[in-house]
Amino acid sequence: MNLKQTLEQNISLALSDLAGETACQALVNHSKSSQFGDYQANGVMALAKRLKQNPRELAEQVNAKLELDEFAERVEIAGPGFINIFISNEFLTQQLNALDKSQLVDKTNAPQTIVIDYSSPNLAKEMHVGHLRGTIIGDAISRTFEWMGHKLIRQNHFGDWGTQFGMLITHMSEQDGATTELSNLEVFYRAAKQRFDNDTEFASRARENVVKLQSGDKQCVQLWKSFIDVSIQHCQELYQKLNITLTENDVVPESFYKNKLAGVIENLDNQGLLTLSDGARCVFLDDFKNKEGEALPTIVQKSDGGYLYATTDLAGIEYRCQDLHADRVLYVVDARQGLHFQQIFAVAKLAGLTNEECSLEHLSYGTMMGQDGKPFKTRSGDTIKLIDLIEEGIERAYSQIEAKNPDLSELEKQEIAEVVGVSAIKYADLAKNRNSDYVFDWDIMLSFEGNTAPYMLYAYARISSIFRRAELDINADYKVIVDGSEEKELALKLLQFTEVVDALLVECFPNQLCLYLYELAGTFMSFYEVCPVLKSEGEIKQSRLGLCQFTALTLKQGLSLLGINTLDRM
RNA sequence: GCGCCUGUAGCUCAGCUGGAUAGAGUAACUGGCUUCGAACCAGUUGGUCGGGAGUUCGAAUCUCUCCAGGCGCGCCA
Repeated sequence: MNLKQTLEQNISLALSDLAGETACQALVNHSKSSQFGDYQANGVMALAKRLKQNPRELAEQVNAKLELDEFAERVEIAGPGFINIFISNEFLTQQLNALDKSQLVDKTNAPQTIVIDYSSPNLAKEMHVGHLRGTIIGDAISRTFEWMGHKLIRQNHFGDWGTQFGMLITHMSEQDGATTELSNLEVFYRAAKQRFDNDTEFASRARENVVKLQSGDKQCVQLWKSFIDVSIQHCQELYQKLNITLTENDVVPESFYKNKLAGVIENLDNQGLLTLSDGARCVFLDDFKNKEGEALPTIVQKSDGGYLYATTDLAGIEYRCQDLHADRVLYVVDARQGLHFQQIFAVAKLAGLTNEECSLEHLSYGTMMGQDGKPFKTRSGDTIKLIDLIEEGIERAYSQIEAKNPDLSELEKQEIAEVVGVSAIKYADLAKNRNSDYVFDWDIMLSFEGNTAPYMLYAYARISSIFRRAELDINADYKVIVDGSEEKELALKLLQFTEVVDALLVECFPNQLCLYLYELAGTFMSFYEVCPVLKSEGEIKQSRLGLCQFTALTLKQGLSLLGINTLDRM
């Protein structure tokens, strides 16, 4: 249990005691200003109102009951009835010295099985900036669950099964030496699409090939597989460049569910949930309305007998809940698919495809906009390739390093540029609340000033430099003695890491972790200005080294949860 | 038409279940490197939180309404 939760529990108990009620909430939070302490409890005012008591007096009574000596230097009642808690240096000292340097947080003692669906690129299409957000947000969330001790199952829902693949197979089989063209997937896809749109005979051959593919025709399947291999390889190269944890083993494509789809329909049919509407088989739910205000169907089988996205997703829910025994299934998908997920979650629950405890969650993220504030149009050829973005980031980082630190070797400069460039791109995205739409802007995404990953990498490099210069081991034990305002602030911040990580697993907003790390780095920078480390002596020096060490470890671990590597020098 | 999201400093964004004088970065200005890395630190300037009404001891946060923008709404994924 983290400090905030401990205080919440303690004060809530005291409130309940006084009120004779069971569920009183202390509402403990970080204080906005240091004059109001480190934590404040806001729950007294609401309780006083219910009990029709003077809030100030009630707060005094609560305070008299509280036993916070272990944590607090003092507790003050302020304003209409705030309880302000000033954490003691002794407590911070004791906690930091007791902290396990390899863990830094309290891991879960109730591990859950979490299935997370993210990235989801498409077969035979090059990844573009539109894929960036889901991929890096999903990856940060995955790393965090995993590190906290949950059983995390990544599923990359590769789009590999649909009518467009008939067109690709046909185009490929009719081209001499077409395999070489696979190296440029985008060109190949567009060429096939053009023929499909303009050549009716080609289009009908393509449709025939879809049927052949889906019925397992050997030649078609073989051609299709070659697409998959090339596409996956392309994605893996990008994942590696972006430091994304997804591997080929995490690919669970749409085609994985192809033999389960008929069973899903049969199941729904047996339960009497299907209605035939204009030849299509649908589930009608009263909660959803269409343009005319009538019930909106979730179409699960087309009038020609074909299956849809919704069908695959229903099969996916059943598989993840029943076979993988997920406690939570997280879908990191664009916000525009919100209604789709509401529908299939509702159908899945109605049809009993999910077990009672399984929570289905759409972790949506905002749409990417153009510079003009309007949606970034995906007209053919108009999207920015992910690989181009990454390379531009690395180039910009390189010229920064060249300017700031020209003495480094060429190899070092290149390695540093890759970390700085990639981390700047990832951080720019992760640091925003994922719900908001965001404007695609080279300068913002590749900025190295202020609230950016390089700022934190710089803080880390400075600390490394201290230990390197003094020839001290950054992993040794240094006894911390918290004393003085800068040191206290840093110590408290360090202990709050676990609070932030705990919160991240509830609602899955990585920007909360970004904000914390940014504040930690900032707090360290202030400490660094006023508290010389190597020039101090004795136990003060040991203590400051300890604070530096914990800051470095926390930054490294926190950034690693975001999928960002640290550098010893930059 | 219905539903979802967004509107906070010139710009880019935080602001957690309602809490104390609304916070950062950036830009502008000022000061700080013979002193552990200046990709830094300290400070100044900058906001009727889209408008209005309501609930409340207390509202950027909750409710209603209006305005502006974005997205979604039957056989694509």
